[in-house]
Amino acid sequence: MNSEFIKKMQVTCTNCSLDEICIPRGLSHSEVDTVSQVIKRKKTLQRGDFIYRDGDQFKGLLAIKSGTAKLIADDQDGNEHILNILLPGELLGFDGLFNDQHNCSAVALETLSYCELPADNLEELCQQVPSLMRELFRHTGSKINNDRNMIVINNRPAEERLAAFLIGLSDRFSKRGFSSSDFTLPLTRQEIGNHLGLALETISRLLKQFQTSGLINVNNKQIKIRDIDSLRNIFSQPR
Amino acid sequence: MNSEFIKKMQVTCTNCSLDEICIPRGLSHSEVDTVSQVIKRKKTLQRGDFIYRDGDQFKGLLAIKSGTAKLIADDQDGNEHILNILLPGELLGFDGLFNDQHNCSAVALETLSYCELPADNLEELCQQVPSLMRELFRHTGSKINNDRNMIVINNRPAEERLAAFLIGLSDRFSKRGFSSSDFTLPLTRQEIGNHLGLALETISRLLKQFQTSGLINVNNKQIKIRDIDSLRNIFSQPR
DNA sequence: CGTATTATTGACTCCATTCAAAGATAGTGG
DNA sequence: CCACTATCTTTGAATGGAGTCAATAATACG
Repeated sequence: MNSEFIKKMQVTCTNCSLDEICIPRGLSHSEVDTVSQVIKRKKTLQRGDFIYRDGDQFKGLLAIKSGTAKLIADDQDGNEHILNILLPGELLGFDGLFNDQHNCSAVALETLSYCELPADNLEELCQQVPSLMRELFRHTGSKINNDRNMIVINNRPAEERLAAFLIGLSDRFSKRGFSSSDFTLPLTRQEIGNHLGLALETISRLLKQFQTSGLINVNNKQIKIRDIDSLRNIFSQPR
Repeated sequence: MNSEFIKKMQVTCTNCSLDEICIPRGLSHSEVDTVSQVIKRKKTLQRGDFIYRDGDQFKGLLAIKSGTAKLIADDQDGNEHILNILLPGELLGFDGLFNDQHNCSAVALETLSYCELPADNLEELCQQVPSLMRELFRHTGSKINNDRNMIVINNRPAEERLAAFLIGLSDRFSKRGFSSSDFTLPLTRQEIGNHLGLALETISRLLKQFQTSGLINVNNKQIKIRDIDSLRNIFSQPR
């Protein structure tokens, strides 16, 4: 994206509605301005479009403005594994930090717009805006903690995994100002199963079971959480 | 590389035998000197000692000089899950980057010595030594990639998990200058099982099976890899 | 040397997968 | 707008991989 496009859009970090949850959180007004000048607004993508592909050169860290995405790792035999899903306001691209080459792929799950904090400016920018460095470390730390939480969750029984997944979505939607009780699953049963290491039939059966127990209402991809405390209890009970 | 510096009495990053694999990799001589001045050499710990505990204040990033350690997450019901093991020359502590508070515990698996890059100097130090920032981002990126690899591996059959674990150890030992074919498992069967999400009996049975197939020799914790290619093939075969 | 921890091995059980088939939903073009 | 098709979801029945239980053996340790 070129600079005239940026001027045309008139969207900057300063007036972006995500400014509280994206990178600039924790930065002063003038610091946000500085960062905003190098942030690139990228074009909108459609469902199924790749944001980046495994092996692509790392060009920068990305922030989702609207829409959702999935991170997928391609394993040896060509199957793909959904590592994570990304909601509006969340950051991605950290898998490129190690060797300037992406280590997994990112795919839009629906119409999606995003911003980029270019990698080539990163060092100088952090020199100019020291607290940006701190924020970036915070975000990398957060990603590490999330991934490790996923490792722990993935070794628990199917029921707990799905409950944790739903609770996680609820919390994250809530943090972004969406309803914590009513939301649309951005993934198919197949994809949820893939993400949680379960068969799609298991997801279907468990959603039904959760509904029967009065924990949630399910209508295809539409979820209504009816008893969030009991749902939370599912994975905080001793086995 | 730095052989002319190995005359100093004190152990510094400049003459540390780990200088190729620890933080200073990628820094110039003078930069390593600068970093070396703030690095703290910590006292030696014994098996079972905590390096840090879940919830502890984050004091800095740590590099293991000798010995091995495990990272453990305490889940809701008091069970612990071994997230990773750390070999000499490897870094830990990144789980404290998010909110200046450790998100898991680190425990010595044997007599262990380590260094600390203090957190309170980090911002200024990165201002003075810009390439340190790049190196730190590289390391955080590496941790993220490793954890995600773990997520993918953990959803595969038991045989593949254990093969991947052994190959991973072999590669990492090799990178540190140890034998890639002969090494001692730093974990009990119980701990390996915990780490891989398998029962300890399954580990025992699979090690036996690998030995019977001529892939490895097992003598309690002593492992000899006899056919590393076939071992690698176990998890690069289509299912 | 005796005790505690760790490892092996077998038999049985169970959670989740796989296979299979029918039903629902969304998207497309005539 | 409806019919047609592809995709997604539900549900049941059978299978199997890994867990659990249990008992013995080996190793480490004070």
